Amino acid sequence: MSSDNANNLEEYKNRCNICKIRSYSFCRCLDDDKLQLFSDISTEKNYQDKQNIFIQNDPAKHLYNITEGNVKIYQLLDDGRIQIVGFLYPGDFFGSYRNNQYNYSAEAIGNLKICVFDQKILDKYLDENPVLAKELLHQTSFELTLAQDRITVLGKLNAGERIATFLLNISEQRKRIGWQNNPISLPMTRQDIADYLGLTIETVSREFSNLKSSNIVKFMTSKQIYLTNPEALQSYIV
Amino acid sequence: MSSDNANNLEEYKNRCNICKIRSYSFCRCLDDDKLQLFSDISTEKNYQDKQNIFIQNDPAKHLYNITEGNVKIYQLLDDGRIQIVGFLYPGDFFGSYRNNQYNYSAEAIGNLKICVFDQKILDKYLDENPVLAKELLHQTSFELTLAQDRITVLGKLNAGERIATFLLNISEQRKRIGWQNNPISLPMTRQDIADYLGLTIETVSREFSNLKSSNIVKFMTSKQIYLTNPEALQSYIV
DNA sequence: CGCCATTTTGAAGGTTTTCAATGTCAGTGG
DNA sequence: CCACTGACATTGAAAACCTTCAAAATGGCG
Repeated sequence: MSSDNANNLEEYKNRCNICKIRSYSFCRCLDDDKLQLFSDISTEKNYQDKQNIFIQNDPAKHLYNITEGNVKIYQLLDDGRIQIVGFLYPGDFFGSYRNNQYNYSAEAIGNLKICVFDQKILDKYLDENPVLAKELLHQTSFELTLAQDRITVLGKLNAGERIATFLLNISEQRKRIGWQNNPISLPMTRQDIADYLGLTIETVSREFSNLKSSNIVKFMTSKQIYLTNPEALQSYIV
Repeated sequence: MSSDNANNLEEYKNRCNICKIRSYSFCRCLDDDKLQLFSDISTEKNYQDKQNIFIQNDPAKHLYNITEGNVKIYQLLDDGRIQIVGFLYPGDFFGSYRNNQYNYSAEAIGNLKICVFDQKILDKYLDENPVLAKELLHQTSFELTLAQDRITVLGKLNAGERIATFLLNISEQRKRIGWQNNPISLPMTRQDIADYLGLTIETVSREFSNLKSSNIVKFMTSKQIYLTNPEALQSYIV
């Protein structure tokens, strides 16, 4: 083995300790000695834009944690309609399943780096580390509250309100993981935003145009957007 | 203390052992000796129709488990719009919160019996019983997949499809807890169904009328409904 | 039986979708 | 260097679906 390979291996084994998103991720509850063991039960994997991580109804063998990049999780209907269930960011945990089948498909948006856990091994690990089980429970509970909020967004808000909520949520999310929250970047396409908000791409585009002409947002590029008047966005949501 | 009171107390202390919904509830993972201790950290409470259990944004001090009856959990917007996040059934666990505040309001539908847990005490109990923490994690994960499905319903399905999904889901839910799944009862009002599905009461009523005239469902009473042709319902959802 | 709440039905109106065309931008090749 | 291409985004007009407003019907309960 070359010294270069040895260095890489060393670095790989140490990756949890130097992980940038650890403090926003469920593994934050582990102290340093447990962390070493923990890194042994996961593997790091890279994906490229539009690559699938898994498909809805696949047997659910793994669980995932994002270390770099973004993921969209979505459900497909038989006739081709698509609903994006969520956009995921660094620190987010995904792979939820029902009856041992994934409940959605997952796809990389741009370059992606994730930690992969074997479901059975992680499950065994949880038995020995109730702290981690509790942390995962809290994280999942948190996800559940976000999903519930989205139910209200899709059930009751009109197009303008949905867009306003969407922009503010992204801003909040970035603040939560310590990134600048204005301007914000929209890594997903307009179609993705539409499929996320239960709207068509045309409606999304029109609403963005409205916000632009009301000087509430300003587009640096079509994916880089400055919230000129966040208060006005807030007031959209009643 | 009268012997009657003593008997009641005895019965009360033993209630987990004779609980009818234990096998569908998160406490199913405890064996008999642990169950005794477990019943000590919960209290049983009764509610009547339309009584609030808690209100959204209240400090989240308790967690709840339904033993008898139904609950609706809902979010209110400032302008009075309401979205029902979920209808809950015996065995369901609720009280999810974010930043120590309940994420929704909870209200009894009809007579209700629930187990109440102090959040801190339960949390301590989880440390000592990782099995229970894992069971709660699984239950919460399961809830999350249901919420995700609902996101797709509200984001992509039209009125007829939403109603069909709703009826089939109730039927499934009843099967899951071992009840007859046809005919099914709808304990909630039409308005509740509308607020659950992101529709108006008029649209719900019209869709029910359509199903009725297509001989797909038959109303014994307005809240007791027989699925004459479940396959036709299924085909609505594509 | 009659009252009141709930549900159903009808007609008009509005928001979002659909269909179609135009505009923008990054990458490619002449 | 710039025209060309194709993907993505924006804009316009017509249509569809659901809502809103209004009225009638049903049904539980005193």
